[in-house]
Amino acid sequence: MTDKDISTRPRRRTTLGDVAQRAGVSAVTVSRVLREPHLVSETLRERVATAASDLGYVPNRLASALASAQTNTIGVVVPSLTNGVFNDFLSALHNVFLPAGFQLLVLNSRYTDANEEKAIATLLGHHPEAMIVTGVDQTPGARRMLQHAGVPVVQVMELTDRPIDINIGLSQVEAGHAALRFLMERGCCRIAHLMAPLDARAVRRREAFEQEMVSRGMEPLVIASTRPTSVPLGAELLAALIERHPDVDAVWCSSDNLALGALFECDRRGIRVPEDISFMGFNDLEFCSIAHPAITSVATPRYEMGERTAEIVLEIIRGSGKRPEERRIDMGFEIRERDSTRKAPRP
Amino acid sequence: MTDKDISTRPRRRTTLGDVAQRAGVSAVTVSRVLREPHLVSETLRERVATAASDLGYVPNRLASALASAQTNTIGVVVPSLTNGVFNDFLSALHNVFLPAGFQLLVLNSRYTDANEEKAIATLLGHHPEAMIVTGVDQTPGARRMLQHAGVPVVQVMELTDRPIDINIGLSQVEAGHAALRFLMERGCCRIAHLMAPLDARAVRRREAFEQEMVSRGMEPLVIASTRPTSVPLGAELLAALIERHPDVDAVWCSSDNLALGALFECDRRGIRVPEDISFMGFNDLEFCSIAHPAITSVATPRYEMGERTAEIVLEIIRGSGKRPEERRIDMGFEIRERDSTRKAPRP
DNA sequence: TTGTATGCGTTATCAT
DNA sequence: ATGATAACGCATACAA
Repeated sequence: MTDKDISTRPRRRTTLGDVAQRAGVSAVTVSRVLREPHLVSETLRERVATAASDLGYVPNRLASALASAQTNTIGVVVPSLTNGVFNDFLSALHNVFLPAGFQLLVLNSRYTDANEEKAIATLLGHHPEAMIVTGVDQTPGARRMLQHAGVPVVQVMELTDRPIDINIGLSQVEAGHAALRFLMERGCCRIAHLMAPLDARAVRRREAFEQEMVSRGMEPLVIASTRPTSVPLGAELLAALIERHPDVDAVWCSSDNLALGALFECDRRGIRVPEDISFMGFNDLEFCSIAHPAITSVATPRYEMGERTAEIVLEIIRGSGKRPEERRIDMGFEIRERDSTRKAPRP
Repeated sequence: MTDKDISTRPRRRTTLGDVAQRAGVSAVTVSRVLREPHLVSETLRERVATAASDLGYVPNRLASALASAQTNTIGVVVPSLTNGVFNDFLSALHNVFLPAGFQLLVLNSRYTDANEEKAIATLLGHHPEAMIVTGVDQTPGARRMLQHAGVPVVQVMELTDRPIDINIGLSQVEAGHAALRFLMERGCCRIAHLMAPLDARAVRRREAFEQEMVSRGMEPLVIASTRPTSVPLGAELLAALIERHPDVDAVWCSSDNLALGALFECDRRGIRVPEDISFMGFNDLEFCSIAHPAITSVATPRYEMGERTAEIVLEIIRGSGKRPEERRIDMGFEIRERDSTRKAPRP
C-alpha cells in the first residue's frame, strides 16, 4: 500500500515525438506506422512498434481529430439507459458503427429538454460525424445547433412532418389508436391507460388513447405519474386505478415495465389476468413473452431502427452527403397478442 | 422535402475567429467572454455573445482540450448497459460528476476482455482526467495502459489484493458464501445455482457456492449458460434444472433477472414459491420487492459505490493527486429477505 | 521509403 | 480591459 508506484508515474503523457526519438526516426514515420504500416519498411515498422509499446504510447485522439478534421465519432442522445427500449437501439448502433470504424458517444438526457440541449451542445463540441437524437421535440436552441452542425442529423423513435434532417421512427399516434382498437375488438369496454408522461412518446400515445375513447363516446381513464417508468411504478399506478375504478376490464400500459409491475399487483390482489382484467403493454421487451401470463404488447422495431439509422448515416457520410430519397422513414409496429388479452370465449 | 436547407449548410464549422470577426474583436476576447466573462467589459461581452449566438457557435472541445491540457472528462467502462446494476452505478457517477463540471465518457465492453481493452485504449485517447473500470480482471495490456495513464484509476464492483490504483467494491466471494448460508439456515438442503458466467463477478460467486457446498459434503448443482443474463434465460435455466433435478428445494440465481425469469417458469409449471422451491437473487434490483412473490436478494450498494467512487476521484483530482489512506474500500452487501424464501413453519 | 513544413482551433503567457 | 504570439499533438502536402 505504498505510494511509490504512483509518485513515479509520468507527469507528461508520451507523444509521437517521444516514440520517434526512442526509435530514432521522425514523428511522421511513427504516425505512418500507426495509420499506414504498409508504407513503412519492415525494419522501421518493428523498431517503432516496440518503442511505442515500451513507452505505453496511446495516440492522442484530440490532436489527431483536430489535425485531420475527422473524429470518427457518432453523437447519440437517448433519454434513458434504464429503459430497455434504448438498449436495443444502442446495441444495433454499436453493431453497425463499431465495425465501420466509428465510435459512439452516448449521452443521457434523463427525459428533460434542458439536459438534452446541453448534451447536444457537448456532443457537437466533440465534432461528431453525425448526430442521432431521440424524438422530435428538441428545443429551438437545440434545433438551431443541429442545423448548423454541418453533419447528418437523425431524429429517431417517432415521426414528424418537419424533420431537422432525417427522421426514422414510427407513428406513436397510430400505435396508440391500434392498441386501443385491439382491446375494443376483444370486447373490452372499460379501458384504463397507465403512463408516465416524462416520455414524450408516451404522451403522444396517451393523446391517441384519449382521442379514440372520446370519439367513441367513452370517458378516457388515465392514471399517470411524473416519475419515470419502472416496475414498482406500475404496481403503484394499478393500485391507484383499482381503488378509484374497480370496474375496469382492461388496462393498457404505456410501457412494458409498467405492465409488469401492474401484473404483479394484480397477482397480489387476487385479480385474475386476463379473466378479470386484460393487459397490454408497449414495446414488447423481452420479458413480455416469458412473463406469466405472457403480456400482449405493441412491438416496436427498436433494433431495426438502429440498424437502419446506422446504415443511412454511413451512406451519407461515405457518399459525400447524399441524403436518401425519403427523409422520413416509417418503421411501423406490430401487435403481438399473448395470454394477457386472451379471455376465455363466452359460453 | 426539398434539399435546399441542406445544401446551404455551412461546410466549415464556425470558429472562435469567425465570431471574433463578426464582433469586431480578437479571438482571445471571444475565448475570454466564454470562460471568464467577468474580465470583459459589458459592451464587448454582449456584442460577442450575440455574434456567437447568431453564428450558432459551438466551441471545439478538442482544440480546447488540446490547448489547455484539460478535458474535464471521466472515462468509464462497464460490461453492460442492459443490466440494471450498472445503470444505478452510472446514475450515481452522473449525479456527482456533472455538477462538478465533468463529463462522463461511457463505453460498453459487452463482457469481453478484448472489447474492454479496446475501450480503455479508446478512452485513454481522449485523455480523461480519471478512469473507472468494472472488475479487476483487466488484461495485462489494459493494466499497463492504465498504469501509464498518469490519472487516477478506480476498479469497481469487486475487490482485489492487487489494485491498479484505487479499488472500491464488495467481496463477491463473501456474498456468495453468505447467500448460501442464508438458504441453509432456512432449512434448504438441495440447492441449485443458476448463472451466466459471462460476468466475472458471477463466476466468483459460483466458486464460493461450489466451495461452500463441497465443504459441507454436498454436491454443487450449477446450471449455466454462456449467454448474458436476461429474464428469458432465467426461465430456460430453470426448465433445464427441473428436468434434470426435479428434487431441488432452493434456487439461488446469480442475478435478479434470472430469478425473475425462473419465477415465471415456476408459475407456468405450477411449482409454488417458496412452498416447493425457495428463491434467491442477487443485487436487489428494484423489481425484487415488487414481484409476487417478492424476491429475496443480496443487496449490493451500487449507487453508493458510484457516489463513493466519484467523490474519491474528485478529491484526488482537486487535491493534487493525494490518494485516500485506504486504496481498497469494501462497501459490503446485505441480504434482504422477502417472501420467496419464507416457507411456512413446519407443523 | 522517409523527412520537412505548415496548420487544425483553442488556451496560456506576456504585452499593451 | 484587450490583443499578439506561441504552444498543444498530430496529420497533410510536398520534398527529398
